[in-house]
This record gives sequence, structure tokens and C-alpha cells, in this order.
Amino acid sequence: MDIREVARRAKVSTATVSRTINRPESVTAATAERVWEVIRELRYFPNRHARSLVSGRSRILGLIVSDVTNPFFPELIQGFEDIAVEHNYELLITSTRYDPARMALAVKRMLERTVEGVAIMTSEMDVSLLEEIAIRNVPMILLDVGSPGPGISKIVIDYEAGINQAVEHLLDLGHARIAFISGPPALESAQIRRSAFLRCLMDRGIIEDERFVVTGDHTVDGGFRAMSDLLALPIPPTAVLASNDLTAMGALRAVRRAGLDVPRDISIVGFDDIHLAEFTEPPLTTVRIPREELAHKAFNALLRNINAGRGGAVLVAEHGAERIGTHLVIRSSTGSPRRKETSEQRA
Amino acid sequence: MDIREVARRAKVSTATVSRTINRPESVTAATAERVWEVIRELRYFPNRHARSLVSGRSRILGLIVSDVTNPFFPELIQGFEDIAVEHNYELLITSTRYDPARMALAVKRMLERTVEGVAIMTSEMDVSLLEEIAIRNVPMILLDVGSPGPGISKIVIDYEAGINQAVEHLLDLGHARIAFISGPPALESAQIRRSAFLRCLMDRGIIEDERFVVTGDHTVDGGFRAMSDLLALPIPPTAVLASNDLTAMGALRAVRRAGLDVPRDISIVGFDDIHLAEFTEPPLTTVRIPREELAHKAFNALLRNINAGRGGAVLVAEHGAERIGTHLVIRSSTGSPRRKETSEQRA
DNA sequence: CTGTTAGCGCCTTCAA
DNA sequence: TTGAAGGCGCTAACAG
Repeated sequence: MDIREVARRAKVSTATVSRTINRPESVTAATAERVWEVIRELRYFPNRHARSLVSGRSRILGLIVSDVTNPFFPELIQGFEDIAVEHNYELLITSTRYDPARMALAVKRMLERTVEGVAIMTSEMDVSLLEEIAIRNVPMILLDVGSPGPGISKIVIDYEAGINQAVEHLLDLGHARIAFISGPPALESAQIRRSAFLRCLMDRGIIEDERFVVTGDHTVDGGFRAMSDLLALPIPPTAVLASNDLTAMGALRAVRRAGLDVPRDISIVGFDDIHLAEFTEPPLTTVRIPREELAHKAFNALLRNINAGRGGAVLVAEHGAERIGTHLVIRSSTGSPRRKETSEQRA
Repeated sequence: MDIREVARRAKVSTATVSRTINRPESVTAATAERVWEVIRELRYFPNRHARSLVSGRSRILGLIVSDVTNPFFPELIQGFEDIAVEHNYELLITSTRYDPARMALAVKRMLERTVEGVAIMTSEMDVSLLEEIAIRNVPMILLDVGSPGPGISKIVIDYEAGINQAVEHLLDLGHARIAFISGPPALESAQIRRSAFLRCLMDRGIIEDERFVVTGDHTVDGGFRAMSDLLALPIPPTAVLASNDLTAMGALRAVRRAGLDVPRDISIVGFDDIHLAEFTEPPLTTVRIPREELAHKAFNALLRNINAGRGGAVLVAEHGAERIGTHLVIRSSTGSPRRKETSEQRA
């Protein structure tokens, strides 16, 4: 059943049916009524592929993340979908599993479906892929990595602010030995957090014991192992800042397993504020990345670029990058350090 | 740049280009080579909308879940995407947020994009929507709810088996007072679990204190509240089975907050085996629903129906429903009950 | 305000 | 093996 069937039954041309649907004001109320009646009766709705083809607009957006399974992403996805739906856009969501090959495939799939824009929230993507997209004049919005250019906008999370607040908080509580569990060295955004931490201490004239900066991999297991290493130190830290919440959860667990208490013996701070952070034991003090806002800003930036591009103009990057603030959420995994000596804590 | 551009440059007709891409064997090696060269040079790929239009096949599948944010779904989504991609299908994923209006909109969107099949993993959906899909001869696969019919397959999770194993486990450990925290009463699959629990105890001739069956809502908070109620009982249970892991996590927390220990004072069993279940403190004993398998079976059932339908035959439901087994994963949140009296436990 | 016509990009007969 | 032609379902001029 197609538009012609509707036209036939309503005794109008297909053009009129099309108009009734797309620009109701350009049609007499009487005919419109007749057409709508048939449409309802037939339960008709237009075929989007045909529409896309003739209009040159697919009303589809691509959203590429590295791992749906990572608790950071679902909220982002949900937020993105909410606005997309609101704006009558369809979403092509894909999770690459950190696999460059799948990433390349994802880009190809999106391009074949003629997405109007792509939000790329993965870390591992090489420039040639972005180029592939840019060549086709498809606007992009990147998270953390890459550089803005024609049609390429960027969103930058202010990790530094969050790290600063976290360190400040720990310092205020009286901690002097603060450790950091980083994310995977290959992950740019993880390195930013690490550097921010180091710089933050340096700015405050604190000389950092280099053994206090250990490497995790943004998983619970990684956090567990890293924390275990920290605990094995002759003089362990009294507070630990983790590169993400999953890591912090692993650290929490390691402390528990060592028979110590959080926050009495050791304070722990996470990063991200995933939903579950509220439900760890004790509830995790962490730095919040507002995923809702992230989704909104990403979508809007994309939309702006799409509309700009539709003016026929060559795509131009917006000035600078969109910034997302972060802030500390204080819960119960942080407290003042014990007065007693550390060696005793470990007994 | 379209297929004609390629044809022109390769000095062949568009038909030949199309053949080169879709049925290479129907073309001379020489011409094929020439065509491919141009394709590479131009970085050409076919427009899927045009393809869908002319072929009548969109190679798109719909996947509707109620909440991406619920840890149960991401793994399911990932699994589904994996196979879909493998089979060269695109996915339209949507999360309805438990909102019937969004559910209706989702169905409409999918139909407009002419999906070849839909996997519906939500609870709240009224029959008229399914009808809307069935009318269009689009195969469906339903999880837990609804009834099979022409083109409608169903996947059934064997909750009962899991519940039985869990109860058995608790009984073996020596527990006599076993409580159950249910999911939302409106959720069919939650009611199935609840009934399974009740029946299981009855089968074993255990008379259940009705105050031991309390209502949660499949959230951590709900689990916390329900467990608190249980703890307030004159004689609390020594073991609790939760309708899902989130609930169990809340229960875990409530027990902790009451100054009691899991599993020493109270044993807790979850359901689902979400990723994080492994990382609670203590790690959660829970009933696993294999999401990978679920995704695979759903996809394959859908694919079978699609292919059957392509034969021109009217869609026919497959015999019975696909079953998914469940099994207990024993970790550390369960143990033997204390010998002492409960009143003392609560001191 | 409405109808006619052309064509979006592709695949698929049908002939050659 | 290849090309010409028609049409998938729809929208967008252009007439009327």
C-alpha cells in the first residue's frame, strides 16, 4: 500500500497526499480531511527510504560508542536518543567493542545509510576514517579526541576541574599521601586525567611519590590489582583517586579484602559517577561527568552543523570546542585519614 | 557520486556496475576489474535507501528494549548487534523508558523504515501495536510476554529452573526461613519468578510465612526498602532471594546498614547475573540468564521467519517457543545460617 | 489549491 | 556477457 493507493481512494493526486502530510497548510481543509480519513483507514505511512531518496535527507544520525556494556555509555545513549526522537531523527547506534575493524565497518555502514551526521564517542579511531566521513561532507562531533575542522566539532570534558576538586577535597580532609590509579595508557582521555592529577599536586607543591601512580585499565579487575599493589607498598597511601568508577569499585574491593575499612583506613574517589556509584558499599565519592548534558550538547552541535551545511555552504567548524564541566559528588568513601601510623593500619 | 558516475568512467552501463557489485560471477573478470578500479578510485558505495526501495529489502532489524540503562540490556544489545552485523543487517535500537507512548512511536518509526523484523524485549506493550506490525507481515520475536502467532515467535526464559536451583541451594545450606523480594507487580516476567518461588516452596511442603514475600521494583532502592522491611520482622528470614540483581544489591546494602553480615547473618541470591554481580561485596550468588544465547536465539528465530516469509508464504509461527535455560552461579553471598537465634542477630 | 511530470539511486527484466 | 529501459515510493517544481 503506497501513496498512490491513498491518492486513488481519496480521489486526489499523489502530490496532494504528499502535501497533506508534509505541508498541511498548502491544502484545503476539506481535501485534507478526506485524505486523512483514507490514511487512517488504510493505516498508511510514508516509506522513509523513498523519502530519503527524493529529499536527499535521511533524518538518520549515527552514534558510535566503543562499548555499550561500559556503564558510562547507556545513559549517554539514552540521552542522545531522547533528543533525537524529539527532533524526529532516527539513530544508528553501534558499539565497536574497541575493535578498529568494527569501527571502520561502522563508518561504512553509516555512510551507506547516508546519515546526516555522526557522533563518535570512541577512543580508537584513526584519522583516515574521519577523513572518509569528512569527504562526504557529513558533520561529525568528536568526544575528547581529534581536532576540529570543517564540519568537525569537538566536545571536551573538563577532567582537570574534576580532578582538582577531588584532590582539593582529599587535601582538605587532611590527606597527604594520595595515590592515583590510571586508565589504560593508550586511552587519551585517561592520560588527560593522569596528567591533570600530576599537575594538580605539583601546583600545590606536593612532591609525589612516583610509586603512588599506578596503572589500571578502567575495569574492576584492573582497579583491584592496582589497589593491591598500592597496599603492598611499605607506606601505602591514605587516599586513592581512580581514573573511573569501575576502577574505584575494584579498589574498594581490594581494600576490603585486605581487612581494611573505607574510608576509615583509606579514602577512595572515583570518576564518571555511573549510576551504580551510588550503590557501592560505602557509596562512592566521585567526579560526575554529566552524561545528559553531554548528549544534549553533542546533538545540538551536530544539528547546527547539519543545518549550516544545508545552506549549501561548505561546512565550517564552530569556534573552539564545546566544554562540559565536571564536579565532585561527595558520598561516603572519603574521610579524614587516621592519625595512627600506616604500618599499624596494615597489621 | 552515484552508480552512473562509476558506469561512465568505467565505460560500461550502470547495470554492469550493479552486477559487478552484487553478482560478480555474471561479469567478465576484465570488466569487473575495470569497474572495481573506478569504484576504489571514487570511494564509491551504493546508496542503501535506493537499494532498499528497489529490492524491497531494507536489511534493517528493529530492537526495542525498555531501558538501555538497565544493566540487563547492554549485553543483550551487544550480542544482538554482533550477529546482526555479521549477517549484514543494520539495527534500529530504541529504548522506550517504559513509556507506552514511546513504545508506540518506536513501532511506527521502525515500520516507516521498513524493518524486516523486530525483536521486542519490553514488557509494556499492548496488543494493538503487535497487530500493527503483524498486519504488515513483519516477523517479530517476543521475550517472555505475548503469544506466538503467524510471524510471531517467542522466547521464553526458564525462570523456574533458576529459582528452583536457588532455593535448592539455600535449602542445602540449611536455611529454613527464605524470603523473596519480587519485582514490580505489573511486570509479567517478575510475576513468573514470584510464582515460581512460591510453587517451589510448596512443592517441597514448606509453608511460607506470607510476610516473607515482599514487593520490590527491580531497582537498588526498591531492594533496599524491601530488605529493610524484612529485617524489621520479629523473626527475619535467614536467606533472601531477589527478583533481580539490582534488587539484591539493594538488599545487600540494607543488611550492611543494619550492621549485619552477608552471608554470615543473612544469605542473598540475585537473578540475572549482570556484569557487576561479580563485583559486589561480597560477590553475589545469582541465577544467570545467558544474554548472549538470548540474543543469538532471538536473531536466528527472526531470521528464519524473515526467510520463510520471503518465500512468499504467509508467515507462520514456529512450533512452540524458544527456551532459554538459566542456572545458578554460586559466589559468596550465600552460606549456612547461624545457629543462634535471630533475635540475637538483630541486636 | 491541485494535478502533471520528472527524477532521487539503484536493480532487474528483456533483448541483443 | 552486456546495455536499454522501466520502476521501487515519494517529493518538488511547474502549470493550470
